[in-house]
Amino acid sequence: MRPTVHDIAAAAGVSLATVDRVLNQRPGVRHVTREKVEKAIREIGYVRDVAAANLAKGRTYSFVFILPASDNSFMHGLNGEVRVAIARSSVERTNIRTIEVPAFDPRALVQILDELGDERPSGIALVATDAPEVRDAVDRLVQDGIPVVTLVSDLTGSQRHHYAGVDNIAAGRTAARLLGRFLGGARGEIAVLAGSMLVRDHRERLEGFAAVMAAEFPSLSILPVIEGRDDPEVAHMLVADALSRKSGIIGVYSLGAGNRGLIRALKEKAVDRSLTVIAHELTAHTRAALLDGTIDAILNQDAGHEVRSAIRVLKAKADGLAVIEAQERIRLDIFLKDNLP
Amino acid sequence: MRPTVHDIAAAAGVSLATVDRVLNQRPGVRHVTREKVEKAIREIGYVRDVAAANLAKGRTYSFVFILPASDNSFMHGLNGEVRVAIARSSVERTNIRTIEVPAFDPRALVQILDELGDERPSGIALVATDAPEVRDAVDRLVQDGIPVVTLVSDLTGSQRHHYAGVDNIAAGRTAARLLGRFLGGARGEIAVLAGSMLVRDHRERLEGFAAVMAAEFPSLSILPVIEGRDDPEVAHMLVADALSRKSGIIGVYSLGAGNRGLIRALKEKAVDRSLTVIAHELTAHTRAALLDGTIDAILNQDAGHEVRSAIRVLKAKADGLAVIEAQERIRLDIFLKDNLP
DNA sequence: CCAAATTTGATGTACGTAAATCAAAATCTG
DNA sequence: CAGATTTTGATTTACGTACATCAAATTTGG
Repeated sequence: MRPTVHDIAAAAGVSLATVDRVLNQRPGVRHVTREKVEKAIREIGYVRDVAAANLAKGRTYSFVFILPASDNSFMHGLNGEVRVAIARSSVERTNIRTIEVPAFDPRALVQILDELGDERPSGIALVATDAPEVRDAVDRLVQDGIPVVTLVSDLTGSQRHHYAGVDNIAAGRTAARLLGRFLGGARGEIAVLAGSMLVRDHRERLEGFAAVMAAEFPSLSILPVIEGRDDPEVAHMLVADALSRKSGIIGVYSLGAGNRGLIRALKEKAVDRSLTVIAHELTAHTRAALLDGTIDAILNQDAGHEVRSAIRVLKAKADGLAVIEAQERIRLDIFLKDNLP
Repeated sequence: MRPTVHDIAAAAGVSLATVDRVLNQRPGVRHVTREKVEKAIREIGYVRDVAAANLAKGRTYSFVFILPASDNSFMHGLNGEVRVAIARSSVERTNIRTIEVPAFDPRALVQILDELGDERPSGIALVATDAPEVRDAVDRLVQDGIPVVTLVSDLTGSQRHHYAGVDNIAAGRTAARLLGRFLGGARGEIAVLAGSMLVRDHRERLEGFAAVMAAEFPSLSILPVIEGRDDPEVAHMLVADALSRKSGIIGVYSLGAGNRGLIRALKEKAVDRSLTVIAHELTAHTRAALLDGTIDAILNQDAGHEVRSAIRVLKAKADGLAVIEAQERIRLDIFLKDNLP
């Protein structure tokens, strides 16, 4: 049987009330007594029954998800997953709400974060814009004792408790190796389509991609990055243009969102050429393109996993519990046409 | 605020005792009254507070994991993950125990299952040996109302509630495409190393592999399957022999466990040749081989995820709750040297 | 050493559900 | 319609923890 507060009291030779004072850091306990109780807790291996505690407290966790107001497929999906979590939230004693902030706008983000500092929710998850003032705002929250996790995009050097997202450098490296191996030693040029180099995940993916390309596939040269702003129209125009001008292109790496334009350009311009294409984010469009052979591989992060992981971690932090690291690691999914979910 | 049993009572105009009788399917409630209560439950959207219920019941889930007594790295890892879960089990109100059965021995497995039928644990997870008598034994348990999930290896046509493992046909197909693309149109022979064709996962992987190879990479021919019995020594001997005899081998697919022998053979015999190698299961050995270039890609199923998923599903089934399908899908991990965890 | 302050104990209620008991009411049987 | 039977209500205790209150014991300061 699992030890209870009564067992602590008996073991430490004190009353239940004193145990309670120690457990919940209430005042009015002499130092020696406190230590006696803490020793007993350690010795009998007591672990608070979180379910019973939450029941007694009538606690509901209030979590806030701060998401950028960009309307690409991935962010839509992420938004949807948060809504799914909200639908389930009454059952899980959580109260989740979302706040939309303009994308790539550090000041707006900082303002929201500062406001939340007063409100003191049980936890905050945010898609971080990587800027020093955002880092400072997050650090203030953490210092205030509010659990904070970054979602999808991390925050350099901040004290956030956890990052629920993939390793984007590794993602870029993986894309490079897949592309390089698929091209099997051929010589040619690689077009890279990004959303914006101002976004940290995109920068990191490119960094990893370029590193492996340079080191291991010297016969392939990377063309200057095309910034499509995650906008299908812009991407379509720029990619179509590049394909017309450069006949040496034999591969494409699309590391951002807004692949709809890319796919359209590929279908128009590359029917005659055999391009090898690696793209990020599994959506209805990229899935179809993978199946019909326009895209050769898709790298993906599972938004549902990221959201659920963020919630689990926030809960654990709010309860002062440890997280299972291996469980919370967000994996990079590699999809070929054969292993689509 | 979330509705409680009191709210049901008020809404249905009955007493708490009657609500309890309906909720916990106790006898002594007239049909019309029962329906009245059930209607109220639906209308106010009541969901039982599982935490409070378990607290009141003093319930601990007793789960049994039936694992084969084979000593390859993967099964070791699986065993370890179950032990990790056991270590955490007191905190989660679960009582998990493992039973080892001889591998590939349907009768032994059936005997254990029948014994468990009398004992009536809260749930059973088993690495299934795919045989009709095992299926029948599982179906008996399911009919008896005991939650059953298959782990790693599924059971054809059975009524098990869930399968916590990867889609092995898709895994084989993925391996074929990776190998085919990595070889980039070259012509040659592919050696396939399996554990035993008596194991369902191995058969399925081969099936998927052969299908894609035949359909999409006709320049590659698959040699007769080498059965290494998941034993490093046997595998080493057989692979070394094959490599000596067949000079046309340009690729290897190792779909079973026991890769230690394979790797040794590759290092001895293939220093001069450039083989493309795809293997299953990430272990210390395969990881090292991937990093030093002996292996080109590793397909993996995360044993920790499988075990945790099995437990979550068993719990949900024991409580009569729905599972989050997307969360419980076990993904096929593809590791290149760049995205190792 | 006494009064004041601090520490500790004893006790009760609450959270939402399960489970049991006993009495009261409704329904059925002959 | 009486009596047996079934159904329903009312009430209590319990699970493990949180939190509050009041009294008792202990320590501290002057």
